[in-house]
Amino acid sequence: MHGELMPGEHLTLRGLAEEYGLSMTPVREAVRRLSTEGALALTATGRITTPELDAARIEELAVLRSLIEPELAARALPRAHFALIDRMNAINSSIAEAAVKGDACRYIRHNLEFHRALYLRAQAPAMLAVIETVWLQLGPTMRRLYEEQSRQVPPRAHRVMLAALKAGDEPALRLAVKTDVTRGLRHLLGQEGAG
Amino acid sequence: MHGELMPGEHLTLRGLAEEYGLSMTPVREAVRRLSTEGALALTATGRITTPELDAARIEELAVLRSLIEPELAARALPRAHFALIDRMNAINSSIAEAAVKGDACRYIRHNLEFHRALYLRAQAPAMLAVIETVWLQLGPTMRRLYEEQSRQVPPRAHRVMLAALKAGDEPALRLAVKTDVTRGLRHLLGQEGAG
DNA sequence: ATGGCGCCATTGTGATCACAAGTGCCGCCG
DNA sequence: CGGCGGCACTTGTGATCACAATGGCGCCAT
Repeated sequence: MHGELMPGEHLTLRGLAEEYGLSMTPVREAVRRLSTEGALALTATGRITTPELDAARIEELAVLRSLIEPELAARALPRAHFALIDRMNAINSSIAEAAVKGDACRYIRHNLEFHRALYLRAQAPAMLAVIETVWLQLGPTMRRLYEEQSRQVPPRAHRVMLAALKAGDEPALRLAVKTDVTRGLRHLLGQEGAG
Repeated sequence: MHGELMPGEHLTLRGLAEEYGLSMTPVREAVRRLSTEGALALTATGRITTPELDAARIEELAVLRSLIEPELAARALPRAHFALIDRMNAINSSIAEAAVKGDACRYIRHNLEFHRALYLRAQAPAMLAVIETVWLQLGPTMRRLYEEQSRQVPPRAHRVMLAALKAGDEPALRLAVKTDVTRGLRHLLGQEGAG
């Protein structure tokens, strides 16, 4: 899952097959699928590795998030009732828990769950599918981002998102989502000024 | 390729294997891959069909295009030199040719080639990959859209795009791309007012 | 000692096979 | 004559096998 593999590792079909107690065939299909989604990469010779993303690629993916996620949030807004906000609050607490424990994997997972909980309400499966593949590609990077920042609290943009949701304020929500999604990228991307 | 299959058709692994002179294994992988990209759909029991898109899904995909493609165009703009514009003009002629011949398949293909030629200049492979999967999913719909409109000329938005490119006018380019991408959707989506 | 060459193990690809689940059809019974 | 049950065929899944290419390792020559 998200954040469990470090970039640059290299895997083998037979190894994965044994690890999961399967034959090569299903493993191959899974690997090919993941590689089309960008979660894995196949070298020209067919070796399987976790892709090493360069800064340009990361910036692109972040821009994709900043383009699509505010739209998803805006579409979810009219359908967001109290139960959803409660649930997002709960997830936010889980994020805080993972943060103080320094559990990168859970932190990342809960973070995405926070966003997904909202976007599920958008009734936009195609957009959700696209953004999930973007998340998948960002997985290793998010882990590194987390480790370099070693946060102790949930992102403050999350609280802003929740406030905008309660207020039914679409522009504020769009902005908060975009802020959250872009958070930390200046740090990770260095000086190159990410669009 | 794009626009060759009508929605609702159903395919078999063995049929495709024979058709392409391959074994089932590579065909299976290709089908699985295409299904994760949304170009094909697997029923719960595993049957392979070309997905029947409802209006909501089409609207989502169109919005994805309208979010991402202007960004790609804007990124390509500073790098668009005369050779590119010439090439796009040539492709536009091919579109016109296919239009008068009523060749839906070539029309669609050249249309996408027109966009791709521009976006390739954006140096944004991740975004390009995402938009290509969106195109793939829209394939069958684009064909139906073409057949219902039976155009005789290339979209006028294409000319506006070329003009904006020559002028180096980013806002105009973004708008032209968005217009082109949204073209015809009101017609296809009926009265529901596509965002 | 080190760099280049060649061999061997590793690894992905494609093919074929056995199996299980599903579908559609045909016949039987009401 | 129509509805229902069972059977055969179709079809996807998973496993195993043969092969080709690649990468790594050791050996030899300089």
